Amino acid sequence: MDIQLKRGLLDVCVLAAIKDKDSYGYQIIKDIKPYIEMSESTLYTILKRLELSGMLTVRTSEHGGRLRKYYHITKAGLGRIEDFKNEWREVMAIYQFVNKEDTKRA
Amino acid sequence: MDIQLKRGLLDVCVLAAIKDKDSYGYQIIKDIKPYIEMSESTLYTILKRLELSGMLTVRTSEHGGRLRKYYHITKAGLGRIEDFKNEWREVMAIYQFVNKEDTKRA
DNA sequence: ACGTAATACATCATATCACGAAGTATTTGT
DNA sequence: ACAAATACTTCGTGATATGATGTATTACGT
Repeated sequence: MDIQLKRGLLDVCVLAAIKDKDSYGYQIIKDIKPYIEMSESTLYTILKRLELSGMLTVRTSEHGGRLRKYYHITKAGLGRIEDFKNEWREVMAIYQFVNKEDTKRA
Repeated sequence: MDIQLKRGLLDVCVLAAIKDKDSYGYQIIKDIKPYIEMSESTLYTILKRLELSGMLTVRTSEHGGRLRKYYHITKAGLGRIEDFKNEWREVMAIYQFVNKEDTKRA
């Protein structure tokens, strides 16, 4: 997928991935993979950013000798998802504009 | 609208604005305005980029003593719009993923 | 026993890009 | 005469996705 198009979807995708259940980096990538491909460096950058902006909180926990950081969505994070949904109306209007049939040219 | 979300739409919006009829900067901004707000510096940057990547061609013409640069879409530019339409299926899948109902949390 | 893949997270440098600010110049409206 | 609209240009800045690289441990096949 076009990288510019991804930009507006990545943050909200990550939030959606932890919306119903706390999750951790590696799992998030796997859950999102069917919809959008994301490298590890991208995800951890995004998670850091979302933490700094208060969209989620982090809790470290050990699992089979390995460190895991579980991410939990906040009210602000849920709000961010709602904002996204509300903006979708505008996005669809733009899509209609781009998608409208040619009248003068082939 | 969220700036990141705009990123994937701006280029293709500009191409759509000149798809049926050659147009020029100031006019493009006005035509797109109902759908997406764009500053002049943004538009002219985009037009330059689209020209360099062969999505459109430029023709300078005088109009009432003022210089005008008319932009004409190329086959590659039309192809870019088609690519965008084809990617929309993936975008909608992502939207569904984000939009799915909560099961466990309020 | 050994090597490879998978799990798990982190950091850095780079390239792309939207945008505000500021500038140049003409025409139109009041 | 002055402001607003028309029309295009350049520059600096901040945001951000990503590949490359690194560190460690566990799981699995042979």
